[in-house]
Amino acid sequence: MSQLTLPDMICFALYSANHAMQRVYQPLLAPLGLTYPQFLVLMALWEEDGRRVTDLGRALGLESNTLTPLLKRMEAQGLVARARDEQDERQVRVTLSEKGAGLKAEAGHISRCIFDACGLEVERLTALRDQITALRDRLAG
Amino acid sequence: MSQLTLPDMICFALYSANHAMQRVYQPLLAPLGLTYPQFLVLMALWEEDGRRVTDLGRALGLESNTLTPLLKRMEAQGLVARARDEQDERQVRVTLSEKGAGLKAEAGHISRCIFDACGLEVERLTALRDQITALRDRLAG
DNA sequence: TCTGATTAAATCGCGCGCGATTAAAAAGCA
DNA sequence: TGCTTTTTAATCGCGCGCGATTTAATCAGA
Repeated sequence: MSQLTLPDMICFALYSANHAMQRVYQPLLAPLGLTYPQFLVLMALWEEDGRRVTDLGRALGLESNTLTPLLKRMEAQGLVARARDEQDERQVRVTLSEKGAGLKAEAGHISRCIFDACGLEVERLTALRDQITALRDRLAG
Repeated sequence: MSQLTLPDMICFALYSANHAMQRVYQPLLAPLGLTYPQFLVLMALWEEDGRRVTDLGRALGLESNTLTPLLKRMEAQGLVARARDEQDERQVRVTLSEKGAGLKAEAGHISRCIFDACGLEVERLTALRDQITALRDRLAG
C-alpha cells in the first residue's frame, strides 16, 4: 500500500477543520475582547455558574496549567471572579461577573453565524457532531 | 429555544476531538523527538521534498510566522535543511535530511496505531474524514 | 493526635498559532 | 533605466496547551 498523504488522514482533517473553525470565530469574538477558549469557558459558566477549576477542566478537557492563567486573564478583564472555596480551601470557584453573564446575549447571534458558515442542515450537522464526539471519546478512552 | 451547551456544539466537538487526537499521537511521536505539527511537516515533505515555505503553508494551512520558527527547530534537530532558492532569493526551499527522510519508515506503524485508536472500520473512518474535510472547506471558503 | 498519602491549583518552560509589522527580492511599468 | 507594487520570509508579542514540578489543604490510618 502506498503511503498516506496529509489529506488522507483523519488527524489532519480534524486539525485543519478545528483551525478553520477558530478562524471563523475570531472576527465574531474579537469585538467582545474574547479568545476562542475564553468563549468556551463562558459557555460552560453560562450553563452552570460557580464551577471549580477542576469542573471546568473536565468540561473542556483541560488541566489547571492551562486554565489558571486563562482564568486570571478573564478575571483581569472583569469577566469572572475567582475565589477559594470556604469549605475546601484547595478549590477555586469561578463565578461570572455581570459583564461575563451579560455576554450570553451575544451568544445566540454568534452561534447562528457559525451554523451558517457550516453550510449544512441541522440534521446533518448534528449527525456529524455526534460522530466526531464519538471518535473523540474512543480516542480519549 | 434554550441555549446551546458545550456538548451540543460542533465547534467544541472539533476542538476536543483534535486535542484527543494529539494526545494519542504524543507518546508515539515523543520517542522520535517530534511534535505533532512537526510530524505533519514531515508528512508533507515525504510526499514531495524541496517545497517552499509557502507550499508547506498551503498544504498545512499555516503562515510563515508559524512555519519559520518550527522549521528552524526542525533544522536544529537535523531533520531538514533550509536554503534560499537560487532563482528567486525570496523563497526558501525545505529539504529532508537523511534523518528526516529515514523517519518515514516509522510512519506506517504510527498510522496503524492511530487507526486502531479510532476504533472504526476503514469505510466509516474515510466517510467521516471526508465530511470533516468538506466542513473545513466550507468554513474556510 | 500526628504522620504520610492524596487532591487541587498554581508555577515554569517550551512549542505552537496568529495578528501585525518589517526586510528584502522580484515584478510591473512609465 | 528608475520607481512603485507585489511577493516571500522573517520577526515580535501574546495567548493557549501541556509535561513536569511545587505548594497547600484535606484525608486516612495508626
